[in-house]
Amino acid sequence: MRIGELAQKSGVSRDTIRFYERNGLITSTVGDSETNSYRNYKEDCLVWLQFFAGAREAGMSVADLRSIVEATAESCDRDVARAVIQHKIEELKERANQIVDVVQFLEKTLSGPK
Amino acid sequence: MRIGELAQKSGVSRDTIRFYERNGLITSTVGDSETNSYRNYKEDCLVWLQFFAGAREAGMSVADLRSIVEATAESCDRDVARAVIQHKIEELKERANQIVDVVQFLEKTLSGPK
DNA sequence: CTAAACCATGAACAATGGTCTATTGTTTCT
DNA sequence: AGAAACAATAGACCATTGTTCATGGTTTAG
Repeated sequence: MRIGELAQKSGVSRDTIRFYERNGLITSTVGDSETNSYRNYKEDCLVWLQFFAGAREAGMSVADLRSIVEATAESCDRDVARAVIQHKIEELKERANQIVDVVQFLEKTLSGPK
Repeated sequence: MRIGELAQKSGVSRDTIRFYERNGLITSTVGDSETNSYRNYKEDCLVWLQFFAGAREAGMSVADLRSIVEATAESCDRDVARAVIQHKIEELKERANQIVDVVQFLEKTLSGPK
């Protein structure tokens, strides 16, 4: 599929998709047309992009995402991938705890000072 | 207390403290010394800074923090403050859910593709 | 056919959140 | 007294995460 369709389906803008691609989060191939150089995106780009959107909101950096993408690449050692992802999961869980703390502080602030 | 002590106690660097101050997250007064213009920070700056550190990690922006600080200011309407903070709490909880989703995706990735 | 919509590429621009440097003055330790 | 540590201020600098722009070509709908 082409970038426009991908953008529309994923809810990620063309520009951001290109940005992600420049940063190695997704890849595309140049189509086989003789007349244009439009790029072609596979289905799994869509899956990734949807994941990226949530992951960015959850606070993961582009670099984090790249490391996950790279880890899950075909070429990569399954155990390495497992370790990388497990590590990210731990980080995220810690972040979730952090949020709980912050919420508690805020709720205390609400009820606290008079 | 002076900025160095505050930095050391809060774990937030001097530069960052000054940055936060420039951005209205904390305030200080110029001490009453005749010879210097060292700034003076009160105890509650320390409390705030500790909160800021956690809140930033949890994904709140400096602007978010400022709105909370402003809302809790003496001058401010209690109900407005309540609303602002309640709103931030909702946002944080949603972020926490987002994290859960991302973790699920990652765990699925771990067990999923062989 | 032709205007509107789409695409590629590269570079510039922007906001956020700091961090570092330069300069100058103050305090404190020995 | 003199060195080391601390402080204030202003401005430069940096990475991250996009967005916008300029340019030029392609496709598609009417």
